[in-house]
Amino acid sequence: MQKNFDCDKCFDAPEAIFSLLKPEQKEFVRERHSCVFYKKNDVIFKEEDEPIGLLVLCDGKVKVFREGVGRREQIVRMVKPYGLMGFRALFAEENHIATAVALEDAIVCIIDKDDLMKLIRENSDFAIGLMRSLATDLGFSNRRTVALTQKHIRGRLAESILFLKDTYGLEDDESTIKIFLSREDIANLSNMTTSNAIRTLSTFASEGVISITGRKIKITDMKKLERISSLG
Amino acid sequence: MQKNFDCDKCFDAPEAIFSLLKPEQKEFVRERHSCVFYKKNDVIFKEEDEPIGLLVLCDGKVKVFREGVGRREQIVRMVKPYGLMGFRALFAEENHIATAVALEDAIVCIIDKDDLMKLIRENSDFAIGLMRSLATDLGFSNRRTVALTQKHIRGRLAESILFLKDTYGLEDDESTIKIFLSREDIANLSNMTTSNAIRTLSTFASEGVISITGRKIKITDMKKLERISSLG
DNA sequence: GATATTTTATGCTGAAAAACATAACAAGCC
DNA sequence: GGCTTGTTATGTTTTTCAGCATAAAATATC
Repeated sequence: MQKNFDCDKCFDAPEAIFSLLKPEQKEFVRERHSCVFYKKNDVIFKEEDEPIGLLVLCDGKVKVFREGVGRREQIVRMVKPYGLMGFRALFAEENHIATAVALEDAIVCIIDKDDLMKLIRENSDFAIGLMRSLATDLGFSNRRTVALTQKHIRGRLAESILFLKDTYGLEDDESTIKIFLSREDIANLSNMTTSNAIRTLSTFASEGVISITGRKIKITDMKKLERISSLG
Repeated sequence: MQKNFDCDKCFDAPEAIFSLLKPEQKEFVRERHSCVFYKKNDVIFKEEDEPIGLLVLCDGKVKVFREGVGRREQIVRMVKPYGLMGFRALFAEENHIATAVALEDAIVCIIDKDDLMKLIRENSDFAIGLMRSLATDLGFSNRRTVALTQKHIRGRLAESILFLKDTYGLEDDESTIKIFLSREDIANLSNMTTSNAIRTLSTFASEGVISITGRKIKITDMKKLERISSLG
């Protein structure tokens, strides 16, 4: 865990939450923030930890999961660059209820709790931006609850593949998903056992819906994949 | 749907969100709000509706559910007096993704979208209060996702019973849950079929964990119920 | 580059829960 | 009261999926 990496992108990118800050607030954040580098597989925060502030993912990919029955993990969120982490617990005034792990090397920009509250109090647009983020996540979580409980294995897996595509996008070939997950992570995202993730992925491949090369997933029949997902 | 009922409680109760408003803001809300009465089984808002503002439940009980595969409904939230509804979609800038139905006669206090935004911009404590509500709901939803997907039927039903107890409380006898749901609603809350809800409830009764009289559920062995819930 | 470890692949078995069927019972309505 | 409609109850069948076992392949470690 090294300090003071470059996270200029987080201040400049229009999708980033800091774009809502006033110039003098940006300066304040530049001075006060810290920037932390995490290696692949590093834990960023874990269940029961006390929230320290707002974390902005500058670079990399992160999974956020919760451990359930028999320590089995269920991924509740996937974070992409400029995504926010760790502040839900802060506002709910409780400790973290999930664990965040870097899926590849990541740079995270951290704003301390008190500084964050100061920014919110000074700038209602910034506050509304954070509310928007919470509201979007809540919508996602509610949709997910229903999909994971009601859809059958094939539907759940198809939905997860589409979700990964929507979140991380596609390579230049316009079909390869820009994230490489282990079969176990795919299973933990889709609420199934690893065996079933492997089995169902190869069924999809044999049906010509996707093609697999190692951890690389290529969507070869989007229409069919969407049909499988929506039919459940 | 009649207008102008009494919803003074929403302004006076310390648990209500309006307690965070400044005196002149309270006056503003008193003037501008509308108060609507819903009969049992009335739809308050439904999936795909455009959000109109912030809804505060002054009196009654409400279920919020989402329709999934084959129109099967999954209850994502239960609202009790002073609970908030309908503003998640507003902040996420999308239409409602769930339907709210009154489980018994209800009084709802409505603040228009623009008025709400004005209050938020003027008062950061109020904004933070709303953030807290979103953050708490998101935590609940994430916990729920994992519980509903990983626990077995008995665990899910036990958890739902405990959840209903925590949300609506107990009668004076300190064991009867203060809400009466149909078996179908209990099933939709616990992610199971109505048959299984009925079957498992009577198993619990025969095991002495609960006792049932019609729709009235009495918890007779709290420890055991908690054990069933946590073991999954 | 040889060995250990993890990940992926696939078959088989049994448990869990959904689906279906039927009936008793209660409630609202003419 | 008698009728319809909705809810609750319980038994039977079928489907889905988890659990387990084993092996091959890929990756990491020394």
